[in-house]
Amino acid sequence: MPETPQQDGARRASIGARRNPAAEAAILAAARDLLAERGYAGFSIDEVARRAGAGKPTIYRWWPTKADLLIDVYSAEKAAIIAAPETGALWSDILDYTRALWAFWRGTPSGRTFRALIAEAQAGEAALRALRDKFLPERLKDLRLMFERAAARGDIDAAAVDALVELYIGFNWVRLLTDRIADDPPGIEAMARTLAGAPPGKAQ
Amino acid sequence: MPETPQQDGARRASIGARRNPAAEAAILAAARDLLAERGYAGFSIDEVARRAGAGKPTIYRWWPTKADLLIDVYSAEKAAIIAAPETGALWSDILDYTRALWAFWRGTPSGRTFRALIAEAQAGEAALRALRDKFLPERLKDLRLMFERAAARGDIDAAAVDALVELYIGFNWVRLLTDRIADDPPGIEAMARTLAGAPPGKAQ
Amino acid sequence: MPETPQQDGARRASIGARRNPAAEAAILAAARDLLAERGYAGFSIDEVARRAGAGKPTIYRWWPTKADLLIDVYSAEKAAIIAAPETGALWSDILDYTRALWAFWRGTPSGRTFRALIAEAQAGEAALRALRDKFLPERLKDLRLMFERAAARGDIDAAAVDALVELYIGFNWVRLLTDRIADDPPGIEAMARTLAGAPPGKAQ
Amino acid sequence: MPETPQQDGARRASIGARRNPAAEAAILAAARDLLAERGYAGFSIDEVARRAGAGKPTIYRWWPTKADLLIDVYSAEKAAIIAAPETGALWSDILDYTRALWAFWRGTPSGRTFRALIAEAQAGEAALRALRDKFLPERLKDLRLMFERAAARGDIDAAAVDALVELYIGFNWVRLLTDRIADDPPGIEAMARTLAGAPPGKAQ
DNA sequence: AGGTAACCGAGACGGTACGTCCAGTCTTTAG
DNA sequence: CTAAAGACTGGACGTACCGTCTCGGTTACCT
Repeated sequence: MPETPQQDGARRASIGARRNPAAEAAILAAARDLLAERGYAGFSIDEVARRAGAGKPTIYRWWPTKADLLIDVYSAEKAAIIAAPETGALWSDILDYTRALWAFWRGTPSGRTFRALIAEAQAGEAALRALRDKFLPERLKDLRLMFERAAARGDIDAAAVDALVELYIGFNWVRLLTDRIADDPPGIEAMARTLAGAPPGKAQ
Repeated sequence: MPETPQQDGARRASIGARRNPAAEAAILAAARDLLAERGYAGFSIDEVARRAGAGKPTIYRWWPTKADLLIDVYSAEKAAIIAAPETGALWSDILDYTRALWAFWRGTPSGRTFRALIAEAQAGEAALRALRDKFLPERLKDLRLMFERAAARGDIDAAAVDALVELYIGFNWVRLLTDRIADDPPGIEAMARTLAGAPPGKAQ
Repeated sequence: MPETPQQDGARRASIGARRNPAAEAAILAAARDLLAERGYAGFSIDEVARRAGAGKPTIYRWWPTKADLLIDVYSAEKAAIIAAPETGALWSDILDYTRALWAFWRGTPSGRTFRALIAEAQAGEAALRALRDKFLPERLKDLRLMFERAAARGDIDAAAVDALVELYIGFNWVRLLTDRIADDPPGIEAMARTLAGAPPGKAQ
Repeated sequence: MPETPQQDGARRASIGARRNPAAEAAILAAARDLLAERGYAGFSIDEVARRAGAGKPTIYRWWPTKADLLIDVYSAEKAAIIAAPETGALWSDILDYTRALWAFWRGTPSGRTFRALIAEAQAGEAALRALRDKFLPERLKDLRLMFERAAARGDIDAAAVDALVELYIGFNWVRLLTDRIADDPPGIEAMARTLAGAPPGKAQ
């Protein structure tokens, strides 16, 4: 993955009085790779600038806080993410979604990126606001769909949807933040059945 | 709370070839107060040393990583924490426990401390291990009690206990990490009833 | 003095394929005011451009180095400067000239400007050349007049004129560069009499 | 000259809660060499730190401003400087002293250093104060000796000493600041005779 | 009883990163 | 061709912390 697209020896100059997409791409790529290689501990604006062949002011101009940069890195990757699946049963929807999400977190720099974003939010107000007011609601909306569909089918109580979504998100956060998102079918399935109210032994 | 017990003008010398409890207390108190005042962002070993009137090596001697210090700060406060309540019904047990936990997080430096610990775990392997292998299991064991009691009563399926605990922990983490632990009876109650499998309208 | 003539809200566009006098005036005025307000330390092309409502390239086009700009700023003000006086005696000529020069340096941004120019000459070859080969000879020529007149009168040895001029310039530079050009009649008079070879007690 | 005494591969650690002479020496040497090589334009704290193998805070700890560092660099070299000579006549004293001074300025990094110090004084109050209140008086005292001796001999008027010293210093400054301190016997001699009041043709 | 080992505060050390400012160059858009 | 605008890389600024080290001093333990 680490294949930052720049450093062709030539210097990347301005393209006039507007944002240079090449610079933006180089910075995002450098940030992504750096996160992938060294995690949050090694993630510094200095190093991103160095790798991207960019000036620090260029970074600060477009991403005033680290959180802004992290969000963009995460979003750029999220394109690949799975839409809520539709297996017919909530518990297996959850199972599929979770495995896909964890695979995404493991297989791309995204897991590291999201962990970094949460960490950053514990230190800075800006990151916290971004996480709470922008990131989380978006994800919530996304997930609610899955649960509302189940409610429409009568699988779960419609009044419980909000709580279920938040519980589900929490489960994923704890796993990610404690670095336990290796593929874990038994753990995930138990969680999925519990959330869906499906008896544990009951086959799909 | 900020009443760091030191700075009497006199220098706190060694008491021989063993740990000086006064130094330890001063450092923990300084760390606690600093966290309370400035949060994770302002939490530095330099500042703790300054406030405690301690030398940095003294801190590093006993707490090699920030995480070690954070854990001790958190543990020192945890004395006050509530044992799992016993109301007779799981959903109200959860409700009580959660409100007590959040009050504890809000009313002491503990919330800040725990947030700091989680953030630290995203940057350092040591903190991660401490959080995952020492802190979390301990908490898990603590909480499992509450759910196992409910399973014994037949309120929930015994096979779901582990998942329920992890879901519940996740809910609390998300709330804490996004700074949404203000007293929130509706949100907590919905979560508690959902987890306990109790119909939303059902009175206590 | 700070009354930079621009910033009328309107944008100052090009006036075709030739230098825009309005832009030039605005830049010189901005440079002068900036020097007056913040001295050499605060004198940056960025800030001049900002104040003048000009683009940096516009400045660099016409004044390739800071020294060029400083020289123009100084020259623009120098119009007001006193021609060599004619009191009949060298020592009082010097006295008058010096007091006029220092008053000029104190009362306009010129003192700051000239100090900036000398400082700039210590860092850049261009400024050095400008100072040494353009500025200094011009001033020398100006001053030599005063001393040559005295030599013609027989007050001083004609062969000493060059040395006297350079000594006199040096005196002024040291005073300016160490910020000691407050009105100083005794100091100036002693210097003037010494240079002119006039006995100190001798009245005019 | 550039033979900075460090970089033996080993890291230069602290030697306890006190200033490390090795670090001080390395920093002064690096500063001196940098000045010699690149002059004031290339003189940055960053580069000094790099060359000295020192941390920037170590430099700022002991030399809060650039001027402080420049003064120390100049002073360290000044050991070699010539005491006021005693040839029996003022004009030849001046001649000797000047040639020795200029040779010193040319032959060591001192010329560059002093130019840098003067430049710095145009930008910062600290440097100005150091130059005006510490450096200049010291030099003045040094030089007054030479002129007072001449006054005692009756060569010059005792009342003119102060002015003569300041004129003489000014002459040297102008020459240094305009980079004209190449050996210049005619120019120096004319100045010396003029200051000393000796007829130009008179042999030694 | 004396020597020594480990502790204590203090603070300097080499470093890395921070976020900002400025230098000088470039390109676009408009006149 | 000119001007304005503002982006671009690059590098220096001065500060905050990091984790390590050495000092000088104190006290308890073990010969």
